[in-house]
Amino acid sequence: MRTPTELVDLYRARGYKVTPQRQAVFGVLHRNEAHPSAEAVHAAVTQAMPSVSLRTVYSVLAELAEMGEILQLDLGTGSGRFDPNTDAHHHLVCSRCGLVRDVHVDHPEVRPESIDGAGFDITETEIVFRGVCASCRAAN
Amino acid sequence: MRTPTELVDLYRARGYKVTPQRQAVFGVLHRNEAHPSAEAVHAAVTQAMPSVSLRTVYSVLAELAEMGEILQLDLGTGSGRFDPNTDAHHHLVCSRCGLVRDVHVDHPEVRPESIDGAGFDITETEIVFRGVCASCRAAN
DNA sequence: TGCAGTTCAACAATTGGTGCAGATAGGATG
DNA sequence: CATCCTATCTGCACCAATTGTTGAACTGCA
Repeated sequence: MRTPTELVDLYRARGYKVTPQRQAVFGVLHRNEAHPSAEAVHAAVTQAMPSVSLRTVYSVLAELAEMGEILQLDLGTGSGRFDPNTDAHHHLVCSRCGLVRDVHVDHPEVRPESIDGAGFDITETEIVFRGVCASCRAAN
Repeated sequence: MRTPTELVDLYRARGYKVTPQRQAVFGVLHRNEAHPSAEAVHAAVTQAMPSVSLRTVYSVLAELAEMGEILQLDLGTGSGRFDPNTDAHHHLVCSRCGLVRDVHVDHPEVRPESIDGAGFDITETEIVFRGVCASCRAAN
């Protein structure tokens, strides 16, 4: 994801209005490695601007995802997660608390064995490592 | 997943009753490679036994998953998918129609690059290939 | 045969997310 | 700087998938 400043320019260039709500979401996502859910983004946004509705947060996240500035992930944690890191990478997911961490993989060029993929046109490859994070293990 | 016959024995051994509803679900899942949702299983079950409730199908699927006979997958298709193939394998998902196919991978031993996994205790590795299936591509 | 485990039906509740209508406020224009 | 149009925001109703409940009707199986 670009910096909030760049996003402001991008929005103006697209004819989108630069509202304080949008900027607040930009700020929360900037350099955010927590892979927050919409609820989590909303919680963070309302710290500084209590009036922002969850509905608006969903809207801004959807527009950023559509613009390719963030990724929307479904990691089986029950809710969508948003990732401002759009570079090729994979994820480590704690099956207990839902913590998500970016990881890189040794052989990124994983491919289905038999390309008898029956005409499947593969556009993305997602690898999810599941396990229990250090703090959950310690907490047990 | 074991065969319906073996499941019958297993159920009895566990003290669970072997009801026609349970057997109907066994039958639908046996050698089923469609990765059906609960709704889909229910639709198939009610073909032969119209009175079976969706609630009961959810219950039987949950007990089979708990017993390790089937896997419950969350592939981002909006609903849980059930897979009677419990061997190590991965999935190909059509992002248009939700079709799921099992696939095997060349280098199954994918590992996070830096084991700085920060104490993460990895128990599973899932790879999901997303794309568009042949029929969806043809249908466009 | 009888009891305990199952199922059904008809809900209500939950969770994550979306649709909608009216109120609000960017920001281009004069 | 004031005005106005329309994009945006908000709050609320609603949806879809799934689970919980309750009570009555069944029905495996010991």
